[in-house]
Amino acid sequence: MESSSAASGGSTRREATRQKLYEAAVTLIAEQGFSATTVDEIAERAGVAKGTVYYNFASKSVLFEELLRHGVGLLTASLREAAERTARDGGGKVDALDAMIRAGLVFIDRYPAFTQLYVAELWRTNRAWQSTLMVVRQEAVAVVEGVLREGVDNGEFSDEIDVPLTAAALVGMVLVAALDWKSFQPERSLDDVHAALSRLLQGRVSGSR
Amino acid sequence: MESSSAASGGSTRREATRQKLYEAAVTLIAEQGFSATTVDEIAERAGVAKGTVYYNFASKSVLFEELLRHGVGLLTASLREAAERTARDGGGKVDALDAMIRAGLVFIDRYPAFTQLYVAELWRTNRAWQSTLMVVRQEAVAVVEGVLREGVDNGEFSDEIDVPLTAAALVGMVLVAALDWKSFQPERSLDDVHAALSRLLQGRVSGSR
DNA sequence: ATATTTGAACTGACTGGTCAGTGCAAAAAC
DNA sequence: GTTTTTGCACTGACCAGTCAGTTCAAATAT
Repeated sequence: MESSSAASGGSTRREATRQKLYEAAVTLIAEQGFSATTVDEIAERAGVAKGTVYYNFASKSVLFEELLRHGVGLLTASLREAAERTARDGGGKVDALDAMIRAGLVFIDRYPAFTQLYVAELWRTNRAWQSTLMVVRQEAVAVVEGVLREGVDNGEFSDEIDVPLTAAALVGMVLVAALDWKSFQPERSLDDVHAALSRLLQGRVSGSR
Repeated sequence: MESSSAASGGSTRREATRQKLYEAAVTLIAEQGFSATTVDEIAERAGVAKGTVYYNFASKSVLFEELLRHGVGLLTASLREAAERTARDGGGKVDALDAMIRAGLVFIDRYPAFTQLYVAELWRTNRAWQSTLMVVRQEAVAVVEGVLREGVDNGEFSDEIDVPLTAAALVGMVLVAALDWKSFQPERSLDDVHAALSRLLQGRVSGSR
């Protein structure tokens, strides 16, 4: 009966095949897009029969939607954890932002395919899972907005900043820089990329030397 | 006899239908993605028979590739123009960057569908038009890189900045902020969005008041 | 002027193939 | 003995690309 035996989502056999299907689907869809990816391909890459896909998920779209929720859950948890860790260590909001940039980079480093797929689908309209995406997007951006707002409240950030827009711009900065890193100069280190973005964030761009 | 009467590429009938097909394809593909968009749909929206699509373009993919080239051509021209204008007016490289941000926003404001589609396809791998995308991406980013490099050379920017990465991050910042603006708070003015991004660029985020 | 020809541009029915989703009996796992 | 997975044949919808035929404006002939 749906088990969920101990804590959350771990150890049933069913959960294991679902995981395999997520992993197969995420890379294929990132490479080719949702419509160009066939259920047969997903099943094959997961090493599973086609029937199993439909035993575990109601449809191709549902598989994809649950995949999205799954991935964004991981991301937001990681961002939140980074922000809280700096707070515990007595860092300011700038440090929190910086830690979140790093957490974002680490996430993209580990799950590049998911990130790719997320970006590709985020601004589409007229799609079945549009509402899922909206929810899931807001979850992630809200974490950044929260830190910005707290920073404005305690005087660390200018009260003239536009919180939602700045949050979106920051997310975009990290997202695009990281995807470029992975796609076009994958030999660079994470620290390197992080340093460049930190500099940009802290306005240490103008001024020579 | 082949006409092309006066100068180049403007007023033939063929050019007009191609334009109609571009316009139809760009919105449909932005909404649904390339694979989910059918040639019949494109033809119908353009008010043209399906055969006409194939009379004008070798295939669905070729139509898409030419559409990409067409759009990115407009964007780079606009960015270059903005940079040159500030140079003529005696502005520094920071002004050039700021003008390019505005030019980017104006472009996205005018062609949101194209931008959407460009972002969605840019980081895909294993696709037929992969090489076209690489070329076309480099064209756009190169304009920003050029300004950054000139700024480093003449001492306006720190020589510690990482030119390609910073360029990518800036492009990402504008892209994502603008798409968010169009998708989630379309009532805001361009000036408003521009001001927020300017502030972020110039590091006027930290420090209250 | 008027008739005729030419050919680029366009049309839309048709074809061959692909793919999401189904159904089910037998095997394996737990 | 119940849940999950397998393997595979099948269906019906959908879709990229083709092609024989039509349209019409401009060129040429009369």
